[in-house]
Amino acid sequence: MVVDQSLRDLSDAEIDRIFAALADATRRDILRQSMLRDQSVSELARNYAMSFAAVQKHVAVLERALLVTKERRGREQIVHSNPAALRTAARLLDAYEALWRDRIHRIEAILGAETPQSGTDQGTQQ
Amino acid sequence: MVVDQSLRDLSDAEIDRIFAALADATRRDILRQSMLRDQSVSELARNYAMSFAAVQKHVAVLERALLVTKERRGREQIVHSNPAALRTAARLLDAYEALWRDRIHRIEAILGAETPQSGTDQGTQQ
DNA sequence: CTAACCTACAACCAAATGGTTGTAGATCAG
DNA sequence: CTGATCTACAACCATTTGGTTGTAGGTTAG
Repeated sequence: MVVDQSLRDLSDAEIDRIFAALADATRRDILRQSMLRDQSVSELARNYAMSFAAVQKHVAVLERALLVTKERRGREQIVHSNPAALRTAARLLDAYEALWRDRIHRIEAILGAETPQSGTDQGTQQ
Repeated sequence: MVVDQSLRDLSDAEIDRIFAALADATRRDILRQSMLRDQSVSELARNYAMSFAAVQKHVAVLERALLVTKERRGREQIVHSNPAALRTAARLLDAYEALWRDRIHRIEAILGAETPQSGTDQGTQQ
């Protein structure tokens, strides 16, 4: 399995940016909106009780995190979502979770090897 | 499928805390370390080129995000990872990604319905 | 052309973040 | 008991963040 292949080329700073971008409800909603349908920045901005400039900044944060891209169309800027980055983040979390599973399996393996039937194996771990 | 069942009880603020906690390389490493093996705070702190108090704060951030729990053992505080919270975050990202897939399918459905066999359907898409 | 619209960006501000040092309490070892 | 260790927490500081308003430039509509 090559699950972590796409993770290898992500620097710590890039991962920082992705999770930081996701750590805000407004930005998550903007991401959600742009997943459903490509929209201009001002179109997105109308959904929120804050200034256009504030939404513009949120989009910029998402853009630096590579979660969305912008494309000029006439006078407006269309926001496209980038599912690949999101998928990458999800896989990264899966990888962390896998560590836990490995640990459990490791412990089970030790217990299984040391005590095939009896239950006294003190002092053998670590 | 009840994939999002565990997501329903997560407030925006809680999700904020989870992603914010993950948006720091040191904290991700602490999480990783505690996934591999339960460790005391000072034991964890020895891995990083910063003060004990700084690491203590990072652990506190992870704790408020429910990504780890602490358990007193004598004079030390043992940090346990909480894979459930991590899994929840991963599923949340999957849910966002699913929006994208639904969108694609929706578009395909429209195109497919309008042109069952022929291939000339200009002007029908939004 | 003119007015309305969409965007970019700077300046500013309050609050949160990530680090430090210092102090103090609890627990363990000798 | 004494000293070393582990933790908690406060105070402080620099930087970042999330919001604002204001100004200006490019684009479309009438």
